[in-house]
Amino acid sequence: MPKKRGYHHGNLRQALVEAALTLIEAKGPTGFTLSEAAKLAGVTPAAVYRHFEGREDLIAETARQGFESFADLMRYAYEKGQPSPLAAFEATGRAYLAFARRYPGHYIAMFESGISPNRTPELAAAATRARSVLEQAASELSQHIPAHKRPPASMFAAHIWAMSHGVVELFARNSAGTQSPFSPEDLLESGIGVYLRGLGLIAADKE
Amino acid sequence: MPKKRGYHHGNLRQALVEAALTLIEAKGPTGFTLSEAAKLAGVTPAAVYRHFEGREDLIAETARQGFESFADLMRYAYEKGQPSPLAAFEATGRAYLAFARRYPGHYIAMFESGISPNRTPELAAAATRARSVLEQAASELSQHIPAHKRPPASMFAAHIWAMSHGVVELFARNSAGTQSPFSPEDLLESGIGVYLRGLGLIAADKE
DNA sequence: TGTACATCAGTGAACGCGCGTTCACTGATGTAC
DNA sequence: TGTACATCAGTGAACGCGCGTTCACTGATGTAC
Repeated sequence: MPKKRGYHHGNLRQALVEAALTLIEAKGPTGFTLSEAAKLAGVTPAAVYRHFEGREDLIAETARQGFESFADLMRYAYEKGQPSPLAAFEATGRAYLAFARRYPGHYIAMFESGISPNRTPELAAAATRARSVLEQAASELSQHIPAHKRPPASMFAAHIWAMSHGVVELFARNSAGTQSPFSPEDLLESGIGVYLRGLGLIAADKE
Repeated sequence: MPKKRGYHHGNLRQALVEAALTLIEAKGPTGFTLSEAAKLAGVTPAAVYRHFEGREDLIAETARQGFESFADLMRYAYEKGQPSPLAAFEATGRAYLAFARRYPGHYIAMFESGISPNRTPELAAAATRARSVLEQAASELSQHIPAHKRPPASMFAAHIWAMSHGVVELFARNSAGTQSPFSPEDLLESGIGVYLRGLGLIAADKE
């Protein structure tokens, strides 16, 4: 049941976040303006200041919510892949790309809007939580690597994060113009596959 | 010997590109304005229109020059690594990161400014040339992979490009706030190492 | 149930600003004779 | 070498615009009595 809409909006704060997402998706982080977000939410620009300190603060909140969903999604995938550390890890990687695809506005706010994850404690905490899911998955999986050739789990996680992010930025945005004969999903899946083989976590003669 | 500076600038076109680079490095792609670039070059904003169609066109030219240097640098590294395909490939990967580090303004204009590589034919050609260096290095190296487990060279190149780009974006910009105990160079070098091992191009029991 | 009142989420007008872009112009440069 | 002239890279004033932000205000909501 929708809130009554009159002089008072009802849930303007969240409506502004959603307007921001719509605009960021449509026009990129540069194209987003506070005034336009207010208009899209059916409200005067000045009303925004009842809920946010300003433009940057609104973007930061959008990014924060993004990191929360991101962490949730990856954790869910991770748990679904249990008890196999390998399956859990691979599911987490796929969740990365799935998130970027399904919530492009959030992804842009998080990684391309230019706001630092350290801008507010809440934002930093959400970002850390998301990263820790991937690191945990990497850490558990790395227990299966012979100790003498095992890289630090955080390095392992950083490699996967980097490849995932690179695939998203270069191949999952048609705007980038960098098209490829392969889908981002295939690229990431195969890239991670080769990488895990390099760590001895998948049999080299598989297939 | 410097050109005389008077009513006529001498080489305003290039001076504007360099001003753009300075501003982009300092303030990000968003912070760049045509007016400020003109001021930095010691000229009225209107003068810019003698050399460029407008703001976007100036950024596009900056990106184009970036792709040219990028291609040159990677090709030089590639040739220096010859005749070993492995050495050539690894040198090319290192050149990627070296470029991003040494020419951050160019890198940002190329990948983060939001202008499409297909904006002008010249820009597209420069971008393609840069990519083809990496693809050539990947292609030659992939000849050494047993045919039945050899991925397409362009996929191989895409993986490396993605990881390199991801490392740059996530770990080589202190602004991103995503710090890591490892240097970007170490991250990329080790990540590519694991990946090549996964392809059977480096002995698995090395070290 | 009805009234008085505090709260506070919204309005709407105004601001100063810097932006990208245009235009008629001016003055330096280079060339023809 | 000197003069007339075409070229064209710059000026500087002006424009309309939308931005983020501020402020005193207003009117809807919820609570106390």
